[in-house]
Amino acid sequence: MDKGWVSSQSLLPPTPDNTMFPLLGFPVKLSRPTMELHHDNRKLVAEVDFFSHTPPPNIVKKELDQTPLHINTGLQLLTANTRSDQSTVDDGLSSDAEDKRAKTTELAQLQVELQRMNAENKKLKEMLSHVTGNYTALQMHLVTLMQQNQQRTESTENGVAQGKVEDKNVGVGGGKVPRQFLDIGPSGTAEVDDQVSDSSSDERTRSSTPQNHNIEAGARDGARNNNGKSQLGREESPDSESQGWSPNKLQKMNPSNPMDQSTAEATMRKARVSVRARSEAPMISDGCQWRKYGQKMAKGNPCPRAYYRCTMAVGCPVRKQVQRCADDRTILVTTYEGTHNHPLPPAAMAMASTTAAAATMLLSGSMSSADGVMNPNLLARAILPCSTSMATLSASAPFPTVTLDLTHNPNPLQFQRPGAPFQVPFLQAQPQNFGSGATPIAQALYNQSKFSGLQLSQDVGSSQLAPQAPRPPLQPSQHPSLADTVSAAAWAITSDPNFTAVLAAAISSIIGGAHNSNNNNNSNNNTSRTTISSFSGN
DNA sequence: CGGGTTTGACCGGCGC
DNA sequence: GCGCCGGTCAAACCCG
Repeated sequence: MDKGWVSSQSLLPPTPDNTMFPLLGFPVKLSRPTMELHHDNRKLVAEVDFFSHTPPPNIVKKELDQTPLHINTGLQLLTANTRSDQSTVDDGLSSDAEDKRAKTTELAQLQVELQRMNAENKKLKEMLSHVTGNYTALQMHLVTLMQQNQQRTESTENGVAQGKVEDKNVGVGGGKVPRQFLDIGPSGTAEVDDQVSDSSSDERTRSSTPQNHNIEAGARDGARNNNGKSQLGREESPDSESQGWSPNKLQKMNPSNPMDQSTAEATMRKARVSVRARSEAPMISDGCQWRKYGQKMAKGNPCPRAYYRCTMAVGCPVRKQVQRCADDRTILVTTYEGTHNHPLPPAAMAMASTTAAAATMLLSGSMSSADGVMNPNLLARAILPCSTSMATLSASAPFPTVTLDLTHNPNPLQFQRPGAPFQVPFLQAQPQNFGSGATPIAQALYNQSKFSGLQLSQDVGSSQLAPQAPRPPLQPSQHPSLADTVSAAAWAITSDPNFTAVLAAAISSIIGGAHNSNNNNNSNNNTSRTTISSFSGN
């Protein structure tokens, strides 16, 4: 049995057919190098299909296209095999040593080839990571610019824009309450609370400078030392804690504060992204680490609402609420808010991208028409062009919320291959590589097909939780991994051509003032202070 | 023992 | 002013 065999399998580590490389964000099929040997009427076939993979984001495909998926080892294995075959005809004893030497040589060559491929693979991963970083940085920068632009507009038109928006809100949602985040003062007020609440509240004193938005400043838990309850803690904590997600704090905007980067952050912080997904688990997995800090019974829902905060980094202001839908308890509603102040793992990037994209779009849509960036309808369509009927806008909530409804059947156009890799739709949907920030999504799409609807709502209390479209009864087979589901949502947003178009439009409309504040467009993507992401999961 | 969870109390906003 | 409600805190508790 050993005679004439070369164990090509020993060349590779024992990996499953589809291995998820965190950095790549999509499953890579690690197949055996193609090597066909015959001996004693037995045949060993191993393929050099090392780079076979499920569809990655477009950008990845582009890179991979330069590297043939099927690598020609140039080992002329067939010839060798022929010899091997011949040896099977002969007694095999005389050529056995030669065969072994030949196979050994081939083995060495294969190993070299594999090393080369590994190097290339590594390089590709690095490139992907770089591109992802650039994407995220660009996205965050865009948000900052948009907010700055909005601030400029408001400072000149003061009140006019708000009036328009209110009218728009009334028209769309019929609510009587204007979108809160537009209530921020004409100067953009969206100053973060550590500067904002001073004038309106004596209970907090600030030690930070207006620019002191240092995300790394002080550990909130450390600052919150003690008995003095929250007041004392906040007093000494100008950091993220004070930037907390409480909408109440955000209402205390100081119009006199200059607009700066924190403006965008604060504004974004007010925008929540809610994800509805079916899950038996108590919490979805979004790539981040969370610590539960509270639980409350919310009105109108027999299921308690759990409050979590991100613990991946000290002082990370990101919070999330998890609550089961009152109407369908199999549906888990996770609402994210805040901006991570730390790098995110690949798995969390998907959610981060989702939040950033959704929040960006939501906020863009909230801008006055004068900005020409987006309107609610465009927003809705951009986020989910094929499900516009499910996109609704409400103005009855204190802060804008984007709801990603992942509980419906897959969109027939984009998710028509529930059981197969989402190669076609994925590649087609990302002509501009805007989805590179959500690389793990490929894996998500590979595994799930639940995404189908997205709701835009500002009514957290009702619209968000109440079903806005018929929901199919729970089917066990339709329970994707929530991480996947969320990733799919991220993909849905970031990969949408309309989103890219909107993004491009926004960039062009703002580019004039894009001189830039924080050049975050380096490869160190997730660390940007303007990062708006907020999802994570676990 | 350290870290996470539970849970009752506290706080501020909002509507009446 | 009062009560309701959402959000947060932090001591007590639990767990590995």
